[in-house]
Amino acid sequence: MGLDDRKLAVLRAIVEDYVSTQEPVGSKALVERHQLGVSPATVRNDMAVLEEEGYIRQPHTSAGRVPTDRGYRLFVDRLSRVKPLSPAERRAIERFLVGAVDLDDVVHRTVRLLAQLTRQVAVVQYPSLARSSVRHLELVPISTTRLMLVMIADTGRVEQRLVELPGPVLADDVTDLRRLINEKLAGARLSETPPLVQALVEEAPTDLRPTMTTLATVLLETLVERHEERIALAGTANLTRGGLLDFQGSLRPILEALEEEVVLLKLIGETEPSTTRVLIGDENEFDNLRAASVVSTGYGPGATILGGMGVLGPTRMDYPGNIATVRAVARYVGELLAQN
Amino acid sequence: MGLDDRKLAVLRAIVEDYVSTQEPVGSKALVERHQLGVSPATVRNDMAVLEEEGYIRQPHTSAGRVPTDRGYRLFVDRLSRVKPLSPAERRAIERFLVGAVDLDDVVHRTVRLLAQLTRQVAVVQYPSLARSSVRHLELVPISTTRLMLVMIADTGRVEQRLVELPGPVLADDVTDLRRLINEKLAGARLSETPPLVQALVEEAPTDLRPTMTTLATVLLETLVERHEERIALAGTANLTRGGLLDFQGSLRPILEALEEEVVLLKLIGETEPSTTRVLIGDENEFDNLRAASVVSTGYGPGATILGGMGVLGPTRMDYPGNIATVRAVARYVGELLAQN
DNA sequence: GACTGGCACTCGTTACAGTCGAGTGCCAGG
DNA sequence: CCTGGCACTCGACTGTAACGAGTGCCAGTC
Repeated sequence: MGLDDRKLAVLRAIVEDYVSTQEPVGSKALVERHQLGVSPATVRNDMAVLEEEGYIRQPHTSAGRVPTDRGYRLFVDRLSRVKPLSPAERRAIERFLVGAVDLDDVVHRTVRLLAQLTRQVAVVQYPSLARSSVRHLELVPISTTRLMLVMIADTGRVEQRLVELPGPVLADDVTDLRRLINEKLAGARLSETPPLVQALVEEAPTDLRPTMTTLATVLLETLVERHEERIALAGTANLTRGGLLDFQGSLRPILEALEEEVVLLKLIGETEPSTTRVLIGDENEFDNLRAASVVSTGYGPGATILGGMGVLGPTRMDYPGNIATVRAVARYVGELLAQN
Repeated sequence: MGLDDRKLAVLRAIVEDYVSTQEPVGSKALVERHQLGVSPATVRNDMAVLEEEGYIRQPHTSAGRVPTDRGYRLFVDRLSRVKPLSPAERRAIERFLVGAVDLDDVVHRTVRLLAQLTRQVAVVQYPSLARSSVRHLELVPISTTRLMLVMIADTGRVEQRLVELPGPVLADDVTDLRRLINEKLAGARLSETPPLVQALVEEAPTDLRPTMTTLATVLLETLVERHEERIALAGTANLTRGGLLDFQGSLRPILEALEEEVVLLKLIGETEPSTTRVLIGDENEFDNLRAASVVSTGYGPGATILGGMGVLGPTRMDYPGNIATVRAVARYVGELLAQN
């Protein structure tokens, strides 16, 4: 396809103007605001080509041009220049995250920070259990036939679960069980626990066998099967910025999608290490989000990825800015986690 | 004020019709749909009085009448008949809540259930720590100078916190600390802990004194001061039902309010035992929510109130239905908690 | 060959006038 | 006290016209 440098410059100018003004941009306004060095007529010819190639389109015959999803894609891939964060923003990130007292706190602060900086909806996944290790498993007697099982992961995440035992157990038994379980599981990656749990049951002393079997079931459920992912969300009010123009007038599908953990996880949770993923409009697999874009990345200490985070907004968003912000926040949170 | 029975019946009819049709209701339509036994002209006279008293108003001169906040208030206080839940709804409640495995699960299921049944935004407060007792405090060594403090409340709520110690401690010391702390605090109501924590420090053996002091600080922070309340939210997509007519076209203020935990707590957290509170429009203390109504109630095992739950929607909502649903769900959750 | 100025054309937006009808307030009579 | 009748109000809708931003195309220029 014959897209010379000037045509690309025109596309870039259109995207930038449209993102900031939210109005279809015409040839005249374009040459006035950017130093393209050519006349409106020439720009019009370029626009005709860009439209033919599917990068921009006209909402109405007598209106200016608007980028298509494909246009944004080209812009993101080849035209946008990295936008370094302002010192003020860097300071905001530090100030906001310093002083977090536990993992919950870190995640909540992060998601609010992202929402505030990007003025979009922010999503942060808790460190995935699948990629964590067991630091400690605690058994707390609640009654003679009930235990509270508390699992502490190396990421600081804590999961708990009430266990109904088949019969009463003594305090000493609980101590034994606790020791056996920790000897076997402490330090193991969660994804590797199933065979270990199996071994626990087999190696348990006969009198503890039934109790251990019950515990094993719950352990497997808690560690592997059940709701292993958690998510924090913030900034939904930002969806209403830009009036009703974005999202073609209805927030409904977006809000519905945001209530589905599964959807959010797919959006931000499957990022490869150290890359930033951008999903634009209908590149998204969910129909509800065909009018939205997502910028996401993974985070974690060093090169390990423990979870994802990102922002969601209208396709008409400031991609370079949001990409830079998401990256910076993710890196900072990674460093923070590495300290623990 | 001279509101005879018929005028009240007219008001009730107006509220019911407006809630279901979402359109201003006129005198003619009213007599057609309700057996009032009088002519439209008479109804018009009644309406004039109701308007004068501030219970209804006309959006435009040539339009029908719409209830005011004051009108809804009168309706809720004196005119609405209790709407018993349908068997289907009762079954839905049971089916939805049965099988919850821990507190998190109960709360999440509850909030989703409420949102689904009322088709409004649902809010559920986690059992308040202030009103809970300590069941057990666990200390888990992370490194020689770091402990994870885990607090398990009798409601099943679990809070954790990382503690940096002033110096290294031995495993035996940790055992001692754990025993001392639990001897003193287990079973105590959280609101009564501060003096007990103080005593812990004073009575600690000299060699454990510095460590205990650090722990005490964190304990007080975790148990009493910090973020002691948690909240779950669901059904925000329901805000978009009824097009843009409710909330005068902008969801913004509502969404903003919903992001503030403090606001939500004020809305649903201050309910007196066993009553259902209804806040209508500007009765609400938050400007952002002057177009919304809230139906809330407390819940807990037996007569104790551990937290609040409720729904939020447009002032034009089905008050009797929502009140009945919120009550039923709260009662059911209370019973569920009593079993633990 | 690439760019430019000019021009006719399209079509959404806005303004204005006119009609329609739902709903009202008021009044005289039962 | 209720009712039927009637004049009135005013928002919603329709049709027409003027406007203007923006376009595509073409002939002319460098």
